[in-house]
Amino acid sequence: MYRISAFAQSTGVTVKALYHYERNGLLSPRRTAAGYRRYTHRDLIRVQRIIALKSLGLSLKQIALVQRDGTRLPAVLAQQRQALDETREKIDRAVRALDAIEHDSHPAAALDRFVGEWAWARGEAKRQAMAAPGLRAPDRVSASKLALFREIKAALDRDPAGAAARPLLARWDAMLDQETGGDVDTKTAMRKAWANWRNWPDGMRRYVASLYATEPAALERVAEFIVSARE
Amino acid sequence: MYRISAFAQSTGVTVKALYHYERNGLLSPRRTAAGYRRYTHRDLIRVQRIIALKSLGLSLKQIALVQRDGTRLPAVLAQQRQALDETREKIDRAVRALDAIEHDSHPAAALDRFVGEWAWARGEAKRQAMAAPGLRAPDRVSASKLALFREIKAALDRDPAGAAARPLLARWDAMLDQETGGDVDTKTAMRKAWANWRNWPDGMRRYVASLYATEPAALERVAEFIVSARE
DNA sequence: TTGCTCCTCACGTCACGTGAGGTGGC
DNA sequence: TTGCTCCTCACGTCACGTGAGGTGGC
Repeated sequence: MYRISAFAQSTGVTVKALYHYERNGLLSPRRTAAGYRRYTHRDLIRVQRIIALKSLGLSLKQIALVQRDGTRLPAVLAQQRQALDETREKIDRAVRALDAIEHDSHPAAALDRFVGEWAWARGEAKRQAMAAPGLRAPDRVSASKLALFREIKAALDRDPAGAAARPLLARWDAMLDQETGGDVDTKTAMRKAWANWRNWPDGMRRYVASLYATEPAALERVAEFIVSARE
Repeated sequence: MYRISAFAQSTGVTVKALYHYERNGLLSPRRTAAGYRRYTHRDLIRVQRIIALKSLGLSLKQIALVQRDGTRLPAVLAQQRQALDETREKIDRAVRALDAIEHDSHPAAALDRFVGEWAWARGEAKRQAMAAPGLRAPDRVSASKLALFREIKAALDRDPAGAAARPLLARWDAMLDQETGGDVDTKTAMRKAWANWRNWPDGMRRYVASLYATEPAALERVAEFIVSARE
């Protein structure tokens, strides 16, 4: 039984953070008759988990979710894995740009060039996005989805039985979730489309394969794995 | 001369963001007699700079600073470069941890190990930070506990099956009782900690081994014996 | 004149930090 | 009894987003 200051000390978090976690339902220490908080060993375990999950970049809301329902953990972690990949890409781009500017003989001019390039790239992206009233299919899936596809493919190449690829399915599902913005109908439709891949016309197989920058045979192996894993 | 909606459209930022930049002194478009904003080409250049600098991770405050005083640019960029390096390290650590958890045959157990390692690492950092005035963890257990540990270890060396060491367990338990001053919660916690020794982070194994003036391998043999004898 | 655009508050988000003003515990 | 700890508001941070309620422009 710790009082709040001692507990804060031993966990290394601030008293204010403890109040905050409690407000958000992550902790519920006992109270003395006078309303003073008393923390136990169980609270300590909880706080250590909170801190560790925070270090992975989870929000308090996500932490509360997995605390209430442990089965959500894999999906949440898979989703976080993706988010981190995207953040890392952004940071890498920024670091490369900063290096280029810093090492240029005319940093100010280099920055101006970067500003111009960036504006151009944003404009291009916008144009692509609305090339033909929003209804055109993209030429390629998103970079993160492409990367995940390749991971699954590589895992299947190593281990055709699928054991190595199986852990990646959660990320695939999380990707679907994110892509559809949580819209259930859209998600169901996409799943059905994949489940039906064996009936796709050849032209569609080639097209979808091109979206994933691969050949139809590889696409089919991955599709077969994903679909049969769900059956 | 653009009005705000057209300007927002052509720069790709929202109207609300334009208001926000203005409140923070980053933009100051002209106004019509009725108070309507009118944006010029100079504003467009400014906004492109703002967006590009934001993509490097600068805050609006930093952007305002370099806008007012261009000589600050190199220092701000250098500082940002450092901040990004640190952020990237954190992300890399998180990604590695997530991968390890995901690819483990027991993800839940892997997460528990990570939580333990993280708590341990934080504790170590704290200890290092205040390595000074008497607050450090002890370097050695009490002489009587050390002696008992050696007795158990010697008995196990003679008879790895544990028959010779078994009678010493009662003394080990009595020692625990005495150490915790009879506090039940603390005793339970200590027992659990030992029961969980297989999940201890490497750093903790080395540390505890040093408390008993032995090497990790010997500590593990004794711990294994104590725990399995209770199961 | 009718919509539509634009205006300015004001409050919400996220994970806390920073006081303020008051009360219990040793 | 005196400090010290703890309590609960309430507001600030950051970069906007989301309305609300009102007015100008075409």
